[in-house]
Amino acid sequence: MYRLPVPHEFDPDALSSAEADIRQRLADTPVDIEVQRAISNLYRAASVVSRRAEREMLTELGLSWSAFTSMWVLWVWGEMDATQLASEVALTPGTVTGVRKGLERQGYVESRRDPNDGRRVMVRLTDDGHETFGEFYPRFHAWSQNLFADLSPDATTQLGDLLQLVILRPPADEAP
Amino acid sequence: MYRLPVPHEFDPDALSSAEADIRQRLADTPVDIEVQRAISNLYRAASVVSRRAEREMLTELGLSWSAFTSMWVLWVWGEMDATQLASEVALTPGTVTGVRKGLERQGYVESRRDPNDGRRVMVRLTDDGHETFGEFYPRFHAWSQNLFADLSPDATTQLGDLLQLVILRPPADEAP
DNA sequence: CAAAAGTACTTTGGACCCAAAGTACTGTCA
DNA sequence: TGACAGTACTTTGGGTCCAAAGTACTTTTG
Repeated sequence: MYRLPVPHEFDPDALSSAEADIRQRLADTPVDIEVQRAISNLYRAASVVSRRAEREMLTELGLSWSAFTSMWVLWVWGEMDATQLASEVALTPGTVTGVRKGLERQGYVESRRDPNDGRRVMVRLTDDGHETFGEFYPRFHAWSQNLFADLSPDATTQLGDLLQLVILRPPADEAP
Repeated sequence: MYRLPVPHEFDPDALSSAEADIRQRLADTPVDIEVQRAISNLYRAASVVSRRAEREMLTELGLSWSAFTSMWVLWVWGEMDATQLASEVALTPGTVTGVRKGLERQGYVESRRDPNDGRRVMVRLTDDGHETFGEFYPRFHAWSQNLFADLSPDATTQLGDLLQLVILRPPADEAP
């Protein structure tokens, strides 16, 4: 039976030789290697985080990465409407409907219409959801500390800052 | 008819007030805000890049983000086997099979068995794929320059470096 | 106040992608 | 050489997610 060495990860050597190779091949081409390396690494890093989290922690809780981050946001912030939640977890409103229903089926989340505005759906953790997340949280905390163990506190802060500049960059058609 | 203001993006104000809010609520909780902010921003930034690229450029080419990055890798590096390609674009081998077949249907990619090792499938761009990508490339280049316009060259390099530290971090069970 | 425009969410249809199992080929070792 | 382990890819089944269209409610406007 075939099994990947550890589900699917990257080969560090390939990454390094890849970079040397790109730099050499495109040395005199009008290509901004650094920007493209940042984009490439951005996508890979996000894959590492969400897939590794699912494999190593979330599958046994029965949560997808999106369901987990939704609970995380609700745990930290408390009740909010579906649109706010969608913005926080970087999902479309339609996807949030599905994630929310799943979490409601699991008993971790409950929702109600906003009495002052019948269009809005307010979402929050149930007592069970709050308790379950609180018990699980230290494990996630340790896991994320380990993931960032090669970055100093300053470097971690700076990574957050740099990513924020990308997130907040307006689309080209809105840019000045 | 309902339409999102611009398909699905983030609200900058929400992001900023979010941070202030988290910092305040968890000021005296054993939570590494910076690590968690980095993780959160990492996922959001990756979403911004891939979804915005698909909406603003790739849909009209008929390419998904994964198909596009596969062509990009093959354009820069030349022929490689399916496993290497999977590692480069952060996909599982099974997914690469599907992406490759799609690109072959579109005539952008061709593949053949390695004559020296019948298990391996070597993949490369067709002439048409090379030409099409080369014509499209300047637009992608400008697009990515704009996306990183708020980062200095040094900051961009540093972002690439910091992300690489996350990518290369071994899973917890292999860590020393 | 009724029509129209806008907002918030839900549904639908399809693309994408992973994990696991399956197939085919290669290397090892008795 | 012939099992057996290992490698490289493919298939399968199912979950996730988006875009677009649809529904329900609210605000604006004439």
